[in-house]
Amino acid sequence: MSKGLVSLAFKDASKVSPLRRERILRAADKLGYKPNFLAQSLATERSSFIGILLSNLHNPLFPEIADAARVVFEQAGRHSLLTSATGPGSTGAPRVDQQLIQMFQDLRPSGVLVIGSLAQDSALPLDTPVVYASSVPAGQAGGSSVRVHDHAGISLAVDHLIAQGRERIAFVGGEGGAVSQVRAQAYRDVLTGKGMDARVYPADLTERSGFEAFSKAVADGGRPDAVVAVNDLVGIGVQSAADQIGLRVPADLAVTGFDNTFLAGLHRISLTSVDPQNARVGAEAARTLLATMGGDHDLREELVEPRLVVRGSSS
Amino acid sequence: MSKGLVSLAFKDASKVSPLRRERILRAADKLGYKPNFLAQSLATERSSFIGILLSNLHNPLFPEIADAARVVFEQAGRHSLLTSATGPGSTGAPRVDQQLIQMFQDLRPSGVLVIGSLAQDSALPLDTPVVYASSVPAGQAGGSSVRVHDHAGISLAVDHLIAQGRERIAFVGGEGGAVSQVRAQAYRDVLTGKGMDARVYPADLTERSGFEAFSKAVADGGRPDAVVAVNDLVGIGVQSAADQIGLRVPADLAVTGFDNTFLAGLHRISLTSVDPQNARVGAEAARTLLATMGGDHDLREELVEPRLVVRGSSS
DNA sequence: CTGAAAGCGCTTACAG
DNA sequence: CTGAAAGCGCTTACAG
Repeated sequence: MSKGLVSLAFKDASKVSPLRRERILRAADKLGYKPNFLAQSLATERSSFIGILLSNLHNPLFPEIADAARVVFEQAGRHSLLTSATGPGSTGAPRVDQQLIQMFQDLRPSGVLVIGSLAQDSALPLDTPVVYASSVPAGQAGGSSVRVHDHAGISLAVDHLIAQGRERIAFVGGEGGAVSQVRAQAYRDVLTGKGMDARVYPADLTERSGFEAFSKAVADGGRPDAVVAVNDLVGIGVQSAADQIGLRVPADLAVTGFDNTFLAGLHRISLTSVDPQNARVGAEAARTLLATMGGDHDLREELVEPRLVVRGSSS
Repeated sequence: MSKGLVSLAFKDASKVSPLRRERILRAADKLGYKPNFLAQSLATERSSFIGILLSNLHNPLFPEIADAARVVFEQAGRHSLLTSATGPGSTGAPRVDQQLIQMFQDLRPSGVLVIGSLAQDSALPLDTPVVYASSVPAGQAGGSSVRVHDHAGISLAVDHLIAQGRERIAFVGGEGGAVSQVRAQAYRDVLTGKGMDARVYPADLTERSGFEAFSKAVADGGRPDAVVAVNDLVGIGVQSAADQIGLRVPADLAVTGFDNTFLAGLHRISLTSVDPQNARVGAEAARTLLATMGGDHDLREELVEPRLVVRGSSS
């Protein structure tokens, strides 16, 4: 049979008689033939897979989102290739591996889902549909985004702490990426709106940073009775620092995290956390990307309503 | 300038005069030209990057190994592309996404580093050098492996527990992969060797499984005074179950984990853990892969000596 | 050094 | 349906 026919049998069933198609596929199976992905991409200018770019591998939040997204892609009959955008040695604020991005681009995915904040300077392929999940798209980058409503999440945490009778509610975070900044600002807005004093102790998104920031805060005379942490890891760091200083959680200090990763649910940690509904963010981002790939070029910004999961660290 | 020359300028500096090479590279930079990765792979039958296949994204152990390996690759001037071998929906025992493996194969990496245990049935490219890190290579697969000396690690844990005066040392684990089985067997050998009773409570590699296995063990009348857990996640699950039952850790129950992930070091967790020296495993595996790619076809099995990191869960 | 040529493994018209 | 042809963006000899 002709080379062309075989190719058609694999791609476009409608152009090949069912009989032939059946025979071709069976023969291919027997011979172990599969169309070469590389050659296919090169010939079509655009390959059929969807690229998933994780901000980094060290935050348990991202795989949760990725898994939800991949399920949607799979249901739509799309394969996805996931990789981490950050190279080795980079902890904390993700530094993008440009070589890897280039390679990823050359693979010509039909769409790219970015999960988590990348560094500002990272050049993403402009000719490919991009959707940002759980991250704020950088200025020039034209892509829709799906993420939790950070302001609403911070509000939930603060309202909860106030309901618990807390009066000196500090924030730990603000560095290490756009999301961190947004949450710090939301905290300031919420507290100012209530006529309360806002107090931000700078930290990035790591446990260590949370530990150090809170230790230093107390050493410098800070006496918060509650901390809203920028994420779970930082919240855990704050908890640990409190333990070490001798502050009882939650009696002396209430702590809330953000992301509701599995860490927050560990019995020993039991960290109250804002649940960004990762599964929903991932699935919604995937659907948005599929729509964009389908020709819908409206730039959307979907903010998923968070929920608060109350645990032992705050009540 | 000729197409051929440009190609040479990028690949093989020695065949192009320094002057021309310099000019070509500068011009390429100005025009934003980069050799297309896809076309390059297709033309050379073998592309220059190294593939890294993570067993899954839900175990913090693997990124630690991967980071160490990537540093070595980078120092050797090799790019690496990392991805997860498991598709969505698969938790616990990893189920390999064969489509993805196929795609990965088509990319024709010059070598593949597998990190963590893949399911037995996963077909890896046989014509590519493969090294297994932190996993036991499947029967037919011809590849070197670098992993922790599990028997030595279990010994360290058991000896430590005995030194603490423990007498009824149980093991939680044994399911969910080859490594788990190996550790369970090592436990049996060590205890039998000392004339002690071995008692294995089956669990896979997740926290939930550890929690359930230990809860059930106690409900069924088990009264261990120490648990050697197959990994940190399971150890944390056992700790949580003990907390919930009302057993004090470490007074009533000592617990050890395995892998020494960052989880074990969290202040609130403080889990004694066998440190497999992930950075060393990753770096050594990377070096072994580079050697294999360089033509050294001896099948090696390197077992890295573990260390025990003692924390609050056992003393 | 140049220029033309063949090939990597496909896809995509196109004449028969 | 077949067969031949061109092209995707490179690499790799090879004659000049």
